[in-house]
Amino acid sequence: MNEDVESKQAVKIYKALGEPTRLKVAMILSREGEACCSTLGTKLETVADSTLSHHLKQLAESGLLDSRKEGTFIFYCLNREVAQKYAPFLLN
Amino acid sequence: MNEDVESKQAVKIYKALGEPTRLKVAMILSREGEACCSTLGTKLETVADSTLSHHLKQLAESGLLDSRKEGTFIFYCLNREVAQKYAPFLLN
DNA sequence: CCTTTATTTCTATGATTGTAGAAATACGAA
DNA sequence: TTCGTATTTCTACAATCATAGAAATAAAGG
Repeated sequence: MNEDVESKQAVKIYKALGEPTRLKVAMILSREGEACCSTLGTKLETVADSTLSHHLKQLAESGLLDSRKEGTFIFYCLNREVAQKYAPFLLN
Repeated sequence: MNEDVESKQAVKIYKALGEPTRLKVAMILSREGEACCSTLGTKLETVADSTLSHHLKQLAESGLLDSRKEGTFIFYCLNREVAQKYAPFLLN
């Protein structure tokens, strides 16, 4: 990957992680492997579903999260390769 | 460092890096070791001195930059220990 | 002292962002 | 098909942020 593309992705990822709720989501997914929006919602009591959905979208669009659909549920998990490269702090 | 303090610092650092100008500054400092505000200014032509000063302040407050004063100049450099922990991407 | 240079602080403004309610969509089950 | 649950999109608003001009501060050299 060329340096310019790489640093654009880095900006997206760091912007995504530079917000308390989204960092918390990333840390939960790091620990628990996989979770859906509603499960995450119960762990982050103060945030509305639509807000959480919005945050998950940003995290996914940055490339930091992968997702998998199962019925009405969407399970999100950390992309460990991307995390390793840009934010290994998440993998502790 | 306890996990809560750690993640608060992580938010600060990632917020600092999640902006194109600041990421560029961090990358320049990573390559060049040390630079002062005016030197950085010439490398980032589009940004005003006061804006750059503001960005440097945020990077320094996150813990990602150290600084050293020499006359009227202030030299900034990357704190490699912090970068290693939170954003090793910068050290490539 | 005064001048110049480097940097920061103050202030204001336009743009972006986090937030959540309401409506819409998707999908499985009854 | 109708119902209930999961999630997203739409919409709006308040808060935060990037930006830069102008004034202020700091320091070295006349």
